[in-house]
Amino acid sequence: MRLVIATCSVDYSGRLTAHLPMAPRLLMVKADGSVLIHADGGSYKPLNWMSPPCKLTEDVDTGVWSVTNKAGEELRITIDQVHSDTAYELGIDPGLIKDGVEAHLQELLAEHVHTFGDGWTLVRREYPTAIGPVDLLCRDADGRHVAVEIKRRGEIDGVEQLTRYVELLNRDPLLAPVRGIFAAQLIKPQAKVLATDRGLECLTVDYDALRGMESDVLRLF
Amino acid sequence: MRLVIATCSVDYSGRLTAHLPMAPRLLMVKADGSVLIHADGGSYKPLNWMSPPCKLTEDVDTGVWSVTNKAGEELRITIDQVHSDTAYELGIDPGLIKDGVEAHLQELLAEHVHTFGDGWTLVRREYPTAIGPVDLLCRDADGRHVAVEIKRRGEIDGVEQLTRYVELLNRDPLLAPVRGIFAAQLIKPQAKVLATDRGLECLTVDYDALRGMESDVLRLF
DNA sequence: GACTCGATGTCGAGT
DNA sequence: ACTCGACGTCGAGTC
Repeated sequence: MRLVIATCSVDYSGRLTAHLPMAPRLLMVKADGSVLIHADGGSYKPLNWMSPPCKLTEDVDTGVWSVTNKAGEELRITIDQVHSDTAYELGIDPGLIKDGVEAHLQELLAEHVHTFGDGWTLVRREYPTAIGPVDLLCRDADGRHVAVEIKRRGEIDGVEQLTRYVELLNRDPLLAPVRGIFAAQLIKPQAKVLATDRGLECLTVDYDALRGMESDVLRLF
Repeated sequence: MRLVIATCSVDYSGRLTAHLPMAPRLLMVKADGSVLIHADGGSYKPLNWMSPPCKLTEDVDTGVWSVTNKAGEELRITIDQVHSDTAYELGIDPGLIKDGVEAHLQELLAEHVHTFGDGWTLVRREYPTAIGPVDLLCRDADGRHVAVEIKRRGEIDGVEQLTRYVELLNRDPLLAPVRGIFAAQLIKPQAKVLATDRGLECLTVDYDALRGMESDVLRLF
């Protein structure tokens, strides 16, 4: 990884046209050839960049860097002054290990389906339908089928999704009548209103408690 | 901006839980307090990060950095070895100037609506409907209303959107019958097929030429 | 402040 | 290679 602190201006032409006026910035050149231009603020997103695979050519005389890719996009960096130019060998990163995502929530709820209520059983995870798989298909104590849609954060689009599933499943005489449960770590007020309006039930899931396999992890609204 | 090359491991807990094993990486601390952890590859997105506003506290004895924000999220960086630690004053960046985005396309087409055809007039930009604003509402030479949906890149979801608008507008006896035009710099084949199937027209817009105010900027399919 | 929508989105999985 | 969907989406504009 090469780190250059330089006063530069930048022009990007590709999917759009963009320009950065002359100012001091950090230029990061990664081992895969990608280039990132960062300012001292903003967010994790660079001011501008070129994603790999791409090629950097440097004109030492004019101080112009040209980064191009196969699609014909170009990032042109005009350097007025170099304040620092260093390079480091970092090696390949072992990579990020994620946890607490929707898949894990689904796994936990599938394992502890009885926590939805006494006498509940799991029919199957990822129950297939014509418009996509339902996260969980269960049966309640009365033997009624229940479609469960699981999200980390419950928003309107998730309710729409569940609505479509329940509607579809209810057309199947072997399944109907089908209840719908919208389960999420956090359910936004709007989503809750819409779900209730659609005759669906909402469930707030306590992820940490569920991991601890407590029986009172779920609060039904 | 402070740049630290260090062998470190990272733990994030917040909206999800994530872990990075011990490895050499770049730690970028920006003036607004945000912290980015970059590897020597991947993309412009850091391996992990904390967005501003946040606070960095550094325990010199244990070599542990803790970055926290108001929402209770924490980024914990355990440093095994520091290879380099430098800081630079970059100042506030003048910021990116974008061009060629959808808003600009809409502006240009609204200005040069006569280029759709002789005798065309603009009713209004962002014509409001119950399901959202139509980009342009025009009238053709025959006085028929035309709904125009503008995208940089024309894909299927844009066609769906236009379909809904045209359907809705056609319910209004004061407007019906309404034509629909799908205008984009690049229209994907699938989108073109779907649009044609729906009775909509497709239009490829030459952005550079339109900026040059040529009269033959549009090619109607 | 909350909500909506676009993005050079990015990223990953499936086909 | 392409499509589809989720994202710690981010960020800008609006209400």
